[in-house]
Amino acid sequence: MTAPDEQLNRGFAALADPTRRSIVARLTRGDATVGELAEPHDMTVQAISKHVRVLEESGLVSRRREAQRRPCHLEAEVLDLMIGWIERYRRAAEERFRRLDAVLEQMATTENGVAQEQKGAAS
Amino acid sequence: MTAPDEQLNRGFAALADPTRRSIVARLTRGDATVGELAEPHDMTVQAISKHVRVLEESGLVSRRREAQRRPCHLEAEVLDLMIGWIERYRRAAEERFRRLDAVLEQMATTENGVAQEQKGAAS
DNA sequence: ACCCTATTCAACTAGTTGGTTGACAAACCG
DNA sequence: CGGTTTGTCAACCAACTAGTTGAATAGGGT
Repeated sequence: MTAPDEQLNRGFAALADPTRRSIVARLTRGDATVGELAEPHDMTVQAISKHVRVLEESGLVSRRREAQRRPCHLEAEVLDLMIGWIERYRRAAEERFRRLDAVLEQMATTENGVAQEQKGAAS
Repeated sequence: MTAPDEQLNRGFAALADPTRRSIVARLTRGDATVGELAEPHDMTVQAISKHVRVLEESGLVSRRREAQRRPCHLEAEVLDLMIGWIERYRRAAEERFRRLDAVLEQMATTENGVAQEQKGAAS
């Protein structure tokens, strides 16, 4: 079991490449072999094989054996982890704005506002 | 205005680095200068300045001038774009499973199932 | 004017990435 | 057995990354 921080490193890095994003998109329509994944990409099969490996190491795809084929399957788990991370901080930012708006509004009505920052920690 | 595909490239690449994720996390607690962002990281200010630049070029943070300081501000927009992308395909995968489950169930009850794949395109 | 603080620029380094070509391995098909 | 399909391994290359040190710029305080 890889540490979640490392999973985020690999997951985000994996999706930073448009070829790999397109592979993920393709896999939502069903499992596929390396050859099938390579077809629409003007690129050697070896290059696609490497991309698939990156996706596999990130946990975004898994593979089974099937004769000489090795079909790829999309795993939702790491996607969920990534959504979780982003949403946590996006939401926190929105929440902060909500509070800030409230403060500003109060300042406007009371005419003596001094805003303060709070301290904390997060990974 | 950068193309959304390029924004995804930069956005995901930006969040693939744990230092930058921690900077984003810090910024949800309020705007901060490069110096403030550098404090908790055992790393030179110059290195943090570079990370901030990457975040800025991805659109994840914006900056204003304030005397000789250049405070960083977290922007939610690209985060929303990234969530949108991930969720689209994660959801598609789940949907596919739901359909597959239905097919398998029908196969189990009718004892003569032959599953078929559908074709389509996505970026 | 002078210094201090905050930030960036420039040059360098070690390691990683994304692609190539060519050779190899594994499993099926006759 | 020999050939074909499917995929990987190895070596190489150009470009990029994440960090360093050292020098330069920009704005404010006194």
